Amino acid sequence: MCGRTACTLAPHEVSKASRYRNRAGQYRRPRWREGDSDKYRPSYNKSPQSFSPVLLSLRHFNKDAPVDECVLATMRWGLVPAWFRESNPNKMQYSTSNCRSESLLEKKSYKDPLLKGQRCVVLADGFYEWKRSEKEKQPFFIYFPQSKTEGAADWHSVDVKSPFFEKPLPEQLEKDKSEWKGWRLLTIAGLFDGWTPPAGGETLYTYTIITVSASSGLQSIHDRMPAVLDGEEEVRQWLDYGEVRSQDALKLLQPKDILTFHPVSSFVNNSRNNSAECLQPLELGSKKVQPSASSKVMMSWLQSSSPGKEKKPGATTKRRAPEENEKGGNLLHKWLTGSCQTKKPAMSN
DNA sequence: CCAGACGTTGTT
DNA sequence: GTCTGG
DNA sequence: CCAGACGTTGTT
DNA sequence: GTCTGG
Repeated sequence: MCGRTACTLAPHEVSKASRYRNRAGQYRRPRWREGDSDKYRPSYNKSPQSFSPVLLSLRHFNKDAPVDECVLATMRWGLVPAWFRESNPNKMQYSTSNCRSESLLEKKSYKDPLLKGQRCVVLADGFYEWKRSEKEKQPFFIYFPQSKTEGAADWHSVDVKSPFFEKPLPEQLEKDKSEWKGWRLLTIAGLFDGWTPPAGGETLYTYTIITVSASSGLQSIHDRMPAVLDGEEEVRQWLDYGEVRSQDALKLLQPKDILTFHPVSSFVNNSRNNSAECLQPLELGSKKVQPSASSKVMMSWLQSSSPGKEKKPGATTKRRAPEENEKGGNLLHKWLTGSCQTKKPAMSN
């Protein structure tokens, strides 16, 4: 299953990390839907009902836009169907944070969004999964294997006229020409819907994460996993509802053995906890769990960058939860490069 | 026809 | 046990 | 997903 | 809104 994620990049970094290709194969950097970059708050611990970045066809918001151009929006986790009649969306009593790929067409809440092409890609650093045993629940952080080298980029910035989309700043345009060298975001297949309160008001956009059987590599942790889209072409096909019909899009939802993982502290269990400790590889000195290959890779990220001089501790001692503070800065990357404290500061005051 | 559901997981 | 909130 | 509540009255 | 069950 998939009931917790991490998404720590700043909004502008999410944009850079979400480069996609259109039908012609041109690289594009998606812009944020107006106002949405402020609704998203980076967090090491995102639970259902929180807001996360999703990529979707620009056409959903702009009828004049090409269907193969994309935009970033901030949506709430847990699909609220358009027909929901209560005045408060929180009264939705059904569990719609996940949606089984096998029964998608049989479910009233999901069939309509699917047939309307309301497919989106949920973005995250990775997700958490709890392995249950008789005595305990051991959480793991699961993500794309990370590499440091990529090919050169061929940039064409999106230029679709719409009141929804602001023009990028000149300095930003310049930066956008460089390729994203940071964390490779996990691309998860989702469906979304828009819900408007019966009394009227702003439309609330919500999404569900589609699940499939766990791949062989993840079976030891859990029997279900989110449907992961592997690479630009799969992302394009999932989002291009003009070219790829629902039936064909469903074929993309397969277990794929392409993820890596490591155990993390049960610190992540409480969704109020929000710091790098949530995804830090757990030190398991016991014979019980050996450091996995992926854990070692992450550790090597940690060590490959020299710790350098420590900043004055006093400057960061009262660091607040990332979700509440900075909008800028690649939090995950900062942690990986050691500019954040690897251990969470004492919770108390 | 109308009434009522509309969802997943894990556990037993 | 089950539901709500995070 | 997990954690934590699960309730009312009257009084300050 | 749409589908299922009665």
